[in-house]
Amino acid sequence: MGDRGLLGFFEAYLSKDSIFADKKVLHAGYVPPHVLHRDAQMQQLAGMLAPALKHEKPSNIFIYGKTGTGKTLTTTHVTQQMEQLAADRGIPLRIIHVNCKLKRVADTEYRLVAQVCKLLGHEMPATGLPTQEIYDALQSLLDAYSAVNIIVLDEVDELIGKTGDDLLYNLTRMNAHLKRSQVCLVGISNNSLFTDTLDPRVRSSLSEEEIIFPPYNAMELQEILRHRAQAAFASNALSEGVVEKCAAYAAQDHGDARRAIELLRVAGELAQREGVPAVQLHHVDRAEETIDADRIFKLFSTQPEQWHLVLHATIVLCDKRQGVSTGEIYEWYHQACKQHGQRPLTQRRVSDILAEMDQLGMLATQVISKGRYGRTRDIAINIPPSTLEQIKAALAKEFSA
DNA sequence: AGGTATTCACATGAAACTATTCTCTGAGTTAGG
DNA sequence: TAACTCAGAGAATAGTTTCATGTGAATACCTGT
Repeated sequence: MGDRGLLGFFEAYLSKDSIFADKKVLHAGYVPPHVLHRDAQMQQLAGMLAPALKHEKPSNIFIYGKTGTGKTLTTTHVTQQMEQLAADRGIPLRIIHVNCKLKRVADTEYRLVAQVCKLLGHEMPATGLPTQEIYDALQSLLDAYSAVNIIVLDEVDELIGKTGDDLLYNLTRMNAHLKRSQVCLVGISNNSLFTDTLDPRVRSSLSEEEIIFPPYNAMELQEILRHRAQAAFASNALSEGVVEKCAAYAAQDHGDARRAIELLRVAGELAQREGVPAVQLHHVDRAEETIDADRIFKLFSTQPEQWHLVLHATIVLCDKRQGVSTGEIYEWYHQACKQHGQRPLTQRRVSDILAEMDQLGMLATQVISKGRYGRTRDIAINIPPSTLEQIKAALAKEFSA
């Protein structure tokens, strides 16, 4: 496309009516003015947190439910309302919401505490200080101001699984050292069994109160989607049955509303790119494929070279036959490393990489015992064909020579 | 034939190690008054 | 003498290695009939 053609393309693009009226409504993190089908949980949470408005420390709360069941949304909604009220009435209340999964922001004990300090208005160095020092800093920041502080730890299971429960132990004990202010913890987790892994002292103090978020059913999902769609799309931009189909896909996936909304957004983007005036049912099917393929390829492309080599070995061997073992893959990989002048990783590490790939859904593995012939993983590729071709091409380019 | 022990090929867990990135601190150096 | 520079110590972290232990069914071996 020459400059003239490009200009023409952009002009045509601008003159065309957009399918979307307000696309941000479909983005993760958007908080709608009304939260649907979570009245009971909202009431519960509001009731538990309300003492904070009277300068009393609420009980620590533990919230759990599967992904896309509205935990974060509901919590954000409730705490935003409280913040608003507190601001209007001059009540000293601070809400700190941290996502413990954010890479390089709050995914270790040190970083999380540093992030809380930052949200309280004091930037801490990313590394270089002893952990105790940032706890001290946090304590003085909290105590600088006589208030109730509600610290929401979103996806807390991710962090604790990685770094242990020292963080929760220290945070729950912090109140004993604070003179003027108080801290209330709200832990949010996808994993209901998470608290079982905690130290009993931490468990009893973190889950003084519990709220469970059940999955949405198909009808609830439909209503949620319809509300979002109404705000997000231009009128008549959705064909009959699109919302229902998105809801049905997500209902299969344990009632994940986030997924349903993403599906709707991607279907909309596909339709828009095609230049058709409305989203059709087949766009939803394609959106479903695109989301998976994009996710896998993005995962692949952010991994290091050694990881690629292991995947390369797995793909090559699985092409010959299904059900290869860790040992076979390691052997192939070892040879390939020699050929490319790389220092090979140990089998222990490669075994972990294969387990990782399994977790990410790229491989289907099963630990089997072959009796006298040992115990190993039975490994098969679990990548959709079109994505697999894409990955093969990328690998061929990377390791050609 | 039936029961028990052995064996294999890794899986899995924990601890230790290495390299990198960052802050803090104190000694040495420099420039201006 | 204050301001600046720089090296070294100490800390967090990611990625890995090393070492130790666990696993489970096919196979080998043993025992009694």
